[in-house]
Amino acid sequence: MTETTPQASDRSIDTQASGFEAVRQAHQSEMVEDYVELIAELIHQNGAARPVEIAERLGVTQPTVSKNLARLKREGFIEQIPYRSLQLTDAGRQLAEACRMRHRIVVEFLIALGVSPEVAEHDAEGIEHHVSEETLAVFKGFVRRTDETK
Amino acid sequence: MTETTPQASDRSIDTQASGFEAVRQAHQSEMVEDYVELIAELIHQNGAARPVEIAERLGVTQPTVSKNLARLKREGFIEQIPYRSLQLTDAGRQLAEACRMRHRIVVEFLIALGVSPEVAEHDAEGIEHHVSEETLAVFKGFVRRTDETK
DNA sequence: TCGATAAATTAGACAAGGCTAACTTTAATA
DNA sequence: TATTAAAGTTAGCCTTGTCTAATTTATCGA
Ligand SMILES: [Mn+2]
Ligand SMILES: [Mn+2]
Ligand SMILES: [Mn+2]
Ligand SMILES: [Mn+2]
Repeated sequence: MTETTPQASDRSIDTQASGFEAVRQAHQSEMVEDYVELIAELIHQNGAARPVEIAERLGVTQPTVSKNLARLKREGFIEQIPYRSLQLTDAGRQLAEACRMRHRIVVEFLIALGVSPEVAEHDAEGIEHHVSEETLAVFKGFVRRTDETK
Repeated sequence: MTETTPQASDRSIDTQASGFEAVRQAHQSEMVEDYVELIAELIHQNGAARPVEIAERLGVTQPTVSKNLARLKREGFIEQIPYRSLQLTDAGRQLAEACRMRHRIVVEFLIALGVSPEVAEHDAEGIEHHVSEETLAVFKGFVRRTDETK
């Protein structure tokens, strides 16, 4: 009779823990996601993505970008020839596209909801990494419905 | 004429950087916020908040909690007498209450929107830290309107 | 009241993502 | 084409949050 009494709240402890676990997971992919998304954006806007510009857009220093790009390279998302534009691999392009869509949906959702465009863009940068497939689908539906009604 | 040509996108570079900056900021307060919120919840539910239970709820080890509690103590959010329940200071209680409210609003908002309760709780754990005052107000308004219509 | 058990802490390692300072390399231009 | 400015890298430091292993300490039930 020394066992911990399993009660109604037993399951919810694991559920709660898994929520926190998911947040930690999300934070581990966040840097990679933001970088590939930004690289794709720069290539689209400028025809080239250079580390110095990534640093500027993110508000970090060049060495930070240098170090982080090493991870992207190591994980197979980019190819880099020094002093040439960064290139996304197929995997990189694929991830970037998924991130771009998710980002766009979150921003459009917030705007449809009534948040100002600047703040929507601001908040989306963090929120996007914590939105499950289910929630994203709900966001998407809301945007679609709002667009129709308009 | 060596100056960088200031164009329309000049402002938006800073804006974009400030978004990423805000995300980094949010992540710096996140641990403290989750801990005080959880401590308040445990005190409310159990009458006591013990480190071992915090570890369980967060899905981390006891030494991790021990180390993080040192920060909460250092920053004046808790008082701790070993082997007694953790106590929140006034500042701690205040922060915990703000976090609890924000958390509740985010969860209720997602549910009102059509997300399942489990997923709403899951996603809220990360989203809550990236919601500005403006967005939170919009969420709150949406929940209120939904409740009325019901 | 004492001794077993659970709780908590300490020590030490590691990975990630920031930074500054110093150096190398490329590219633009005079 | 030779200089120089800009871009990029390297080295090394810091902080945060995680872990394991080992140790200390308090509590509680026999
Ligand atoms: Mn982001
Ligand atoms: Mn993004
Ligand atoms: Mn949280
Ligand atoms: Mn986050």
